[in-house]
Amino acid sequence: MAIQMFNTLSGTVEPFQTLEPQRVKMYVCGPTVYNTAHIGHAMSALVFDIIRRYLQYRGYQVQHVQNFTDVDDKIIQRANAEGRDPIVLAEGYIADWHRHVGDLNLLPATAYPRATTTMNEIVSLITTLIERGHAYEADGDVYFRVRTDADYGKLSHRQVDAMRTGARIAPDERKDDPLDFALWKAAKPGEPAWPSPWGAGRPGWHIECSAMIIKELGPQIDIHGGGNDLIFPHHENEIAQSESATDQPFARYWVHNGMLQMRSSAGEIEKMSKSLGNFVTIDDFLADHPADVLRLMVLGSPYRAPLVYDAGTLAENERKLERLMSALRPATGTTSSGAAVETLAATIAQAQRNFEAAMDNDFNGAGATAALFEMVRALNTARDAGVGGEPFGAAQATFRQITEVLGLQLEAQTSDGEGAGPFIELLIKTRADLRKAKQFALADHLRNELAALGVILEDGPQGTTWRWK
RNA sequence: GGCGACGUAGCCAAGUGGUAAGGCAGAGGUCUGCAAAACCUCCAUCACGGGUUCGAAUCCCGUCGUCGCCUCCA
Repeated sequence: MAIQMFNTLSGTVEPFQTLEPQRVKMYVCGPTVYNTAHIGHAMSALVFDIIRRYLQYRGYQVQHVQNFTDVDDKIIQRANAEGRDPIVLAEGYIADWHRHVGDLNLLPATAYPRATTTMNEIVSLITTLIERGHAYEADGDVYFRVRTDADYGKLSHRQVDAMRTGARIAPDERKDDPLDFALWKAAKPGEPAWPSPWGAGRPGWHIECSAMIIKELGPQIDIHGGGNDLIFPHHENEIAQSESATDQPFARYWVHNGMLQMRSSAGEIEKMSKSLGNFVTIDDFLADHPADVLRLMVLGSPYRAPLVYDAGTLAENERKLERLMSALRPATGTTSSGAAVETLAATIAQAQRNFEAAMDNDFNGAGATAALFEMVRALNTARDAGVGGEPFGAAQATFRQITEVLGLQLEAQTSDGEGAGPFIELLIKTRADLRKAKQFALADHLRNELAALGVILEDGPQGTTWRWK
């Protein structure tokens, strides 16, 4: 059974078939690096990281390209405001992004092209479009003539003529038609510029992606991804440019994630965005929560639907993470045969099938995590029944494998308490003596004090264990 | 106004014609000196109104509501 994947282009779920057997060419739109990335950007990156990991789990070799838009109006604006060089400014945010990739446990893309390193290809693509009559030069600008593209609007499902009436596009004298969009912008004084047949300037936003894709992956790719706010005009324009230049279908599957939304104190729900100012940066989030919490949030909601970020979802996913971690606690018994062992193995195997069925169904993360929780219960039940040894280890290994496919790390937090272990053990021993002497008030005090320091004590039949909160 | 997505328990959600997965929260229980964790049990008829069908959360029509895009945006 093939993976079922929703395709924005067709508006339906389709069986996934690659251009080449077992190989996937995937391009995901990255951020415009003029500002610190927020968790909405992280959500998008996480969605495609999960998709990539699952494709790899299913045996595909994935070529994953992600761009950086490192020259555009906003970057120039901000650089001017701060009196800095725009290229240097962008460079800083790109470095930040690479750091986030590590912090969020994202698989690094196989290539990270930038607009500024794709100039030759951009210029030659624009040249081709002019030669083929799809673009025209005007005062050093170059525009794409939308009406030369017969099926323009097919991705966003819009009619060219319907768009015109509703358009609030500021009229630009140099455009032949208000729908036309810029491929190349003539440089204004003080702006970074590159040479071109139409004079010094810089590329429009959409053309860079087309050029990078053709350069890095070829004229046809399997998956083109990004946030659903990019469907129009960005991706629509990419299709128009690319297909007008190559006469080949551009991307087979257009995959778009829903937006992360914020619930305001007034209860209003709005898209998280830089322009609205209602965002939480990735760094701020990670200062207070493990990356797994964000990943679980993303997994818990359909990737195409909006995800509301508020204190409730945060707390809920903190708890989910704790529960997942409970499955990784070591065995306490040594039973390696019998009914409990067989039940464990059977439940784990069934849960793995459930996991695959869920992910095959357009990457249903909620279903996939449900399968994970089936495994959690099976492992904890088996542990309580005294199951240990190889069977328990094998079950945990399967659980671990599946969590890794989802990109979850499930690492116990050691925070800044490295080396504290022996001291904590000593306190536990002291507390055990107090308990033996029925000095419960003192024993509880010790436990509370440790809890305040982030150390959780749990008394079990086998003695007391501890972990970082 | 146009295009698109969506509306399942207090909350997040699975489900694509045969009488509702999972998680959080809540209630009760086992264990414990107590607590925590874990485990067990309980907790919905699917926005509303029509229709198709032996049978619908699932298909069709309508209504209401939410969000996104139509302008830079993951």
